[in-house]
Amino acid sequence: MSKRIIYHIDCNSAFLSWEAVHRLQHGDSLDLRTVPSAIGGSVKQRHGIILAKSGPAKKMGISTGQTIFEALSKCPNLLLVPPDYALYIQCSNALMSLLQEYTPMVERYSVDECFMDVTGYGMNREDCLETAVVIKERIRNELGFTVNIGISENKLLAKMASEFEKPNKIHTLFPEEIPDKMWPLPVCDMFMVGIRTCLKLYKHGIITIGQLAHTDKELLRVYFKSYGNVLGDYANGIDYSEVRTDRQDIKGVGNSTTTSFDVTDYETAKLFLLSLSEMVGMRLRMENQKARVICVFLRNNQFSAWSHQHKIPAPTNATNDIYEEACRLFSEMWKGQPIRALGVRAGCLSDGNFTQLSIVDQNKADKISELDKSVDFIRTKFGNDSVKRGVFLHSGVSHINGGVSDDYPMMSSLL
DNA sequence: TCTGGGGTCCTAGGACCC
DNA sequence: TCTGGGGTCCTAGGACCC
Repeated sequence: MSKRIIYHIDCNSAFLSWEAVHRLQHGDSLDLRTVPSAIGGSVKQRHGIILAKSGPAKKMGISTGQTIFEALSKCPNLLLVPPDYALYIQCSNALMSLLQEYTPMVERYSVDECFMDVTGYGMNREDCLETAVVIKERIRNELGFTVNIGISENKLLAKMASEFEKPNKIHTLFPEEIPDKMWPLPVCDMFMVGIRTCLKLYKHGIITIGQLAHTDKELLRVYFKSYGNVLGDYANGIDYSEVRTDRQDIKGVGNSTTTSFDVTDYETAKLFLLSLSEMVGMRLRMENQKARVICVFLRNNQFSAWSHQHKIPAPTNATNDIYEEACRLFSEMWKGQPIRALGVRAGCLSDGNFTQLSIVDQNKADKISELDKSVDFIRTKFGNDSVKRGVFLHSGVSHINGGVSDDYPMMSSLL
């Protein structure tokens, strides 16, 4: 196989940069990137974590995922801005369009990351560096934000390269550069090594990526089962995954929410389950998918989490079916603890046109399906709030819970 | 004191079937 | 009176990504 050339484009502090650009474009004189600022959810709604931070905020010890409480204790004058996901999708789309001018081989890996395969454009290594500079500068000039670009022969190395010094930098990590540039790094810097794996590796005396790369494969399999193969390969820069341009079939659709107050009664919990089922059902129908597995997730006020799932006899995308199964699963697992978060998820998806019911059930299912479709149509046309179930009136619970518009990009945990 | 929400994949144990 | 073993499905939970 001839050598490939892969770029990984990573937006620097995406949410914050995009918010900053948006504000400047709308006449704001302050550039959020120049002051200690962050994108964060509402503490009152119990969504209080940092989603993105500015450079000056980072210098003051603010990190992504931190609680807002902790962030404010480190930086009391931190300027906090709520997230605007619709804006982020627009920015992500604009980036996508710009990159697609260079090659159709662009994969949106997440809302703020893309891979590009520029193999076959007759570029040598100097050329691909020059092209990356052009792309980076165009993004800065035309879209107003900075990116890091990593360049290598596969996706893994390109992604690792883009993680090097930030922001607004281009790095290469070709295979021959691995010993110098990647092996000295701590093993937790490697893609797919999270906190659990990191601690486990430390326990076995593996501290750097280089040490991991030189650890006996058999031993890694003993420690980590099949995951050991992945770790060994990645540490040695081995990755054969393709840049995917077609959207992969979705495996499941789920929505969850942290409730703004501890839920302690069944009736309120059911309202949340219904509002989540509404969103899951709408999304399934939008994708023309039906699900055979329904899963309910709950987190109590001690932050412990559980889930129960059930395979139902016939695939469905009807809000009511999802809701009823969700309620059944919920009552099966809820022991009365105060609830902090609830989720509903639909899995084991199949084509939405498929049904397998008796004639009598079919007629009933058709009617429910027509009703769901009508509601979807009205909501698409006039907004989600145009049709509400009566049970939500004066309930204090939003009648639809959970987000994600139809084209919100999602990444997989594997390349 | 506080800790989001959207995903994917893997593993282990028990049930069940032949 | 004693009763195997392999394959697959189902479920719960945990790990990882951004």
